[in-house]
Amino acid sequence: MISIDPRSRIPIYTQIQQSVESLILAGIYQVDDQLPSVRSLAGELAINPNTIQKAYQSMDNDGITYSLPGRGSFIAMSAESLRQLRKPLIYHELDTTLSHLWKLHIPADDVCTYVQEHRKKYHEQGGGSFD
Amino acid sequence: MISIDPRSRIPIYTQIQQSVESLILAGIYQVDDQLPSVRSLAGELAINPNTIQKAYQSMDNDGITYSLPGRGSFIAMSAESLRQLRKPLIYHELDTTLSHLWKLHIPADDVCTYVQEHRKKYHEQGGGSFD
Amino acid sequence: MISIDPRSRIPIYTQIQQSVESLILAGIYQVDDQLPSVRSLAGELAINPNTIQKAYQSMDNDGITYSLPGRGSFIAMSAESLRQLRKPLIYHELDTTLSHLWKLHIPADDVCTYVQEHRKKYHEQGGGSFD
Amino acid sequence: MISIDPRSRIPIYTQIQQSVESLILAGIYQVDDQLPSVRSLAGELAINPNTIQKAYQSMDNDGITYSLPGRGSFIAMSAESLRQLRKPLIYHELDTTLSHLWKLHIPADDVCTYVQEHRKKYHEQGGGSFD
DNA sequence: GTGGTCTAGACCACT
DNA sequence: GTGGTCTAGACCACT
Repeated sequence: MISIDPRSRIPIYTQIQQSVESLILAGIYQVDDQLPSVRSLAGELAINPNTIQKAYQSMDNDGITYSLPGRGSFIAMSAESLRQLRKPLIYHELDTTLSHLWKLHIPADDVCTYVQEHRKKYHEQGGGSFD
Repeated sequence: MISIDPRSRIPIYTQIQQSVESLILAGIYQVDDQLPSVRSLAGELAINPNTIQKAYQSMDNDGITYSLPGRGSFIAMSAESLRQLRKPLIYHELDTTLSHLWKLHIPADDVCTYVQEHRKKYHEQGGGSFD
Repeated sequence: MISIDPRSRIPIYTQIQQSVESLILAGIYQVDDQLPSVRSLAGELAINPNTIQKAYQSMDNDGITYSLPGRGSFIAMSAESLRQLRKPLIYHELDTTLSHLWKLHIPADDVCTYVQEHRKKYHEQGGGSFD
Repeated sequence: MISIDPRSRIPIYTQIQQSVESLILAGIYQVDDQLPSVRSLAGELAINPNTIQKAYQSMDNDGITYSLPGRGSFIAMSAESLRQLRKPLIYHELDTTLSHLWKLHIPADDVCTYVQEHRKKYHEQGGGSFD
């Protein structure tokens, strides 16, 4: 279920983390669920085990997963906890984006309309299927 | 007037470009205005002239500036043209940000409210002073 | 009575050894008392028999238990002997911890006060119930 | 000034982090001071650049350092901030150590005496020379 | 020159 | 089998 796009300029280990986070937010991964082993996922995605290792350790650091040597890697955080963890970061991202919009003199009302339409399309395209 | 933050993770040549674009959008730089010379700006910002050179070449490539060998670099684009050039990019950035928000189950109405308040604060804090 | 925490980063065989040692120090296990069989404990804790085997062998090596092939494993050491065996190790641990405290400029008097209060709480919470 | 002990069982990248933290706490490294480059330190300590990279990234993650690609790695945290960051961890370590001591029936007064003497020796041996 | 990513492959302790 | 550490070496963007 974890997938990557080898063409993307986003580092592979980051893509893996994003993929796992999405699966947690979607309710597919639950607390204490076991992740694929470093080696099996490396084989599946056809990338080097070190890259998987780096991704798993990054998530361990963020408290999203925990790894027990000799036993495996597991989900540590619920969807709700992950939401609370990521909220400040995404609002900071929104701040940056809005500043760029204001600089281009785009009216706040236009942005609001765009936001509402974007939400509709996202919902229709199944992005909201786990709501 | 061109300024950079040496601590930022954004490449310095990108910061220079962003700074020049801001000055155009703010109406401070106008078409055919001359930019500081590579050497003088390098001295002023205490960075390598090669970095300035790279920033100016990047803007030349984007059609934002033009350089006349032996004479200097000049603004090529009006604020309005620059706005039209940057609009698609900023909307793409907005798309990415909104997708992140929907993934965290943040309601579109909350986002709209946040957008309106952000716009108010930005206007009050002088961000809108060049409108 | 032997218990482990499957989420802990401490190796399971080490946890088993620590658990047995605690039971000896608490006076629950006495010299020549029989330990649960490898298979029964493996079943009880839902872990691999090899892990139990490794824990028992480690304790045999330390002289804490002895194993009679075909008959089982038994306690070899009294609480008092175990105390004497472990004292140098725990003082070495204390040395390490104190060095860390001094590096952070924490005053020795603060540490002493903390030690006395920790001892009180430990006693009240039943940690000292086997004294 | 950064040094490691290749014989220690502590991972090299952890030793590097501990070494840098010590230098900050000792007042030798100050905010915005530049660390040796990944390659130069790797050459100096005769270890692989990847190991240095891992150490620096770990410190970046903890907010102790910051790295600017193409420019270098720098100290991000003052001695005082680092002290506040590490205090909870060292007190947790102390809790564990004290629990071990109580289990061995070592009196709190003995521990206090030991603490005071340890502090004296540490001070005399120059560990406290930066106080 | 600088840090960042990735591959290939070895070896370790633990299960 | 599992994750964790480390080496050796390549290539990238940025300075």
